[in-house]
Amino acid sequence: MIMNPTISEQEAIRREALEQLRSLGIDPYPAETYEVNATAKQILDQFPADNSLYQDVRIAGRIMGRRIMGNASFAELQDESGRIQLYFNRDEICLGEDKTMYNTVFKRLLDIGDIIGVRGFVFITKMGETTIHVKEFKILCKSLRPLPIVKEKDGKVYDAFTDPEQRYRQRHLDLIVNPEVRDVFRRRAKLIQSMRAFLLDKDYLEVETPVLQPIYGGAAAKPFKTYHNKLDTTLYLRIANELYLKRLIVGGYEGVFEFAKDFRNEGMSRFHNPEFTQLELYVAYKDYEWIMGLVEEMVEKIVFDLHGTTSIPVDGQTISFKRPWKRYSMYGAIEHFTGTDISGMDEEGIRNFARENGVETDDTMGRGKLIDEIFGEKCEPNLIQPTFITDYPIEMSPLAKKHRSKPGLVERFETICNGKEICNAFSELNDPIDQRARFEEQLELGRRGDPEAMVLDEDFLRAIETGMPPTAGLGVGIDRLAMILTNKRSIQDVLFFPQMRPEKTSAAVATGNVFGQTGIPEDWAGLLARAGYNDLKALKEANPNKVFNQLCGLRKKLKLEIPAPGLEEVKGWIDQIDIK
RNA sequence: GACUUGGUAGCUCAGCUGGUAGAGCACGUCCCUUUUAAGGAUGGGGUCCUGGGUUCGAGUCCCAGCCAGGUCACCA
Repeated sequence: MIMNPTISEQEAIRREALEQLRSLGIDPYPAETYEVNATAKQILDQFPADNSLYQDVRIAGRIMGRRIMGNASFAELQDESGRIQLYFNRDEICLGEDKTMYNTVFKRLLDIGDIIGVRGFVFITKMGETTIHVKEFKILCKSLRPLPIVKEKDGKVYDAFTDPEQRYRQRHLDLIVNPEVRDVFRRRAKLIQSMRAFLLDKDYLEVETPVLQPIYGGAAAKPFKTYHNKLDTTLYLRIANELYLKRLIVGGYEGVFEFAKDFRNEGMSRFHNPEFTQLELYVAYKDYEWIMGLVEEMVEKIVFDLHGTTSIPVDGQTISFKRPWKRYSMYGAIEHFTGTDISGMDEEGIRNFARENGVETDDTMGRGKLIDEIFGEKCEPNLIQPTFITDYPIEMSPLAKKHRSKPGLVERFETICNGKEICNAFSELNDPIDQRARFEEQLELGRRGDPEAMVLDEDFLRAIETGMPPTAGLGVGIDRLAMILTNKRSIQDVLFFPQMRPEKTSAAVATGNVFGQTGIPEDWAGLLARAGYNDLKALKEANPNKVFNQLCGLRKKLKLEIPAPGLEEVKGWIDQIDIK
């Protein structure tokens, strides 16, 4: 019998079990601490070597599988460290005549997905598997929803839970049944820890700066817009934190960094999530040459910390992070991959070159943007091994210092790896007059229609006018780096909760009581929700003939005993609905 | 945004030229004291993504939409 039309039979059975547990005096959600003295992994690692260990072990976790055979049973318990087998014997779980704890509680009221604590001793079965012989168990949490069942034998996985939509929307399930996913995020965490340790070791200060910014800046991107009621002003979610960190350098700190969530209101793809994490680092009295050395050293160390080697497999290729990395100037890279030196061409010349090479252009693009398009199209995808691209055109780098010797260029580099940008750095522009002029050029680009041109930040200029020491700045795309270091092809696989379109709200939100005051019989009120009418308004606007047909259809489908309503009766219900 | 593939039971998936919705696992019941992706027997479980259309009849064909994946575009 279906008690509630919106839950499945299996869920109904679990709710029934919940009530039965309570009626046996067992709290399915106990409050007190459950003391544990081992993990699955510790036992599996140490027990065969030393049989005296773990003779009074307490462990807790989720039941992932059960094999019940009469008076003896096996179950699989999963804790954070892994899985271990449990052995239950009826007469040891239940010492006296009352066999309820085994026959009823364990065999009938427990399910895959429930969380229990067990106490017992470790032994090895005839089949040779290290197992906990359970003397007592305690229910710590009853699970009301069935879990995807994934089975595995000799490395072969059966019924794998692989649908990306379900994995991302219900990440908890993904983490429970796909242990390698838990490892990916451990490695991501280790990457950040390793990077932080490296930077702290150099005595740089880890700081926090505003996410809500009155003027967005520090990058070329479209922002998310929000609104502060009390201030009656528009605020933007940051697209970068660069301009704030530089103010801290002005203030006298000589090395500051932040692991920053940034937000960009742009398209989504396997390389782009609307919110993403960047490390930004600023060090006074240094230049971009120096930062290149730091990036090589830092990334090489991180890769080694995670993998114990500097060469790792990525997308079917091997990438080596061993220093030194290859370096090209931007013009050099374009010449290398297209055979043409475009460094001397003017805007029109470059535009023509781009067209001839099949690179899309439009009239809002200035010289710098054109060069960047050519690079992105012709060079970037070919750069698999970590490579520094240096000396960018001035037009596309309004926050970078003019090159010390090459006119028209700035002291900037990006690190490209596996065909994607992972770092961006420059000798920071600290000439306030030049900085103001660059912002004004950006305003001009904006007037030409570039939606990503930067806006002029008067507060930032005021700080720079106070005087910022020569400074090197660096941004590292943490998600992109995590993809490479975990060998994942999409950013969604290195973010716990990637952005998804909202799921359509289902009829599940409605229950019979929505229609409780309307005189509609309770039996039918529940079915109205199932027919897709979630509120009185929806029902009021519906065609009574259609509602009538739907109810009769459901009655037949669900084999309900109640008599079918008449058409006039259904019309009556709808007529008397009064929407205020 | 364009193209393309998909959406069927809790999960993984079949379902032919349109004709009573299927399998394995999971779940229920019964039997079974050491099993290991799978013990035996048996039973229940469906808004075939949504809404229209064609048809005597639509999971299947047509149209529109929603959600997801892939490729491309966008993303300095």
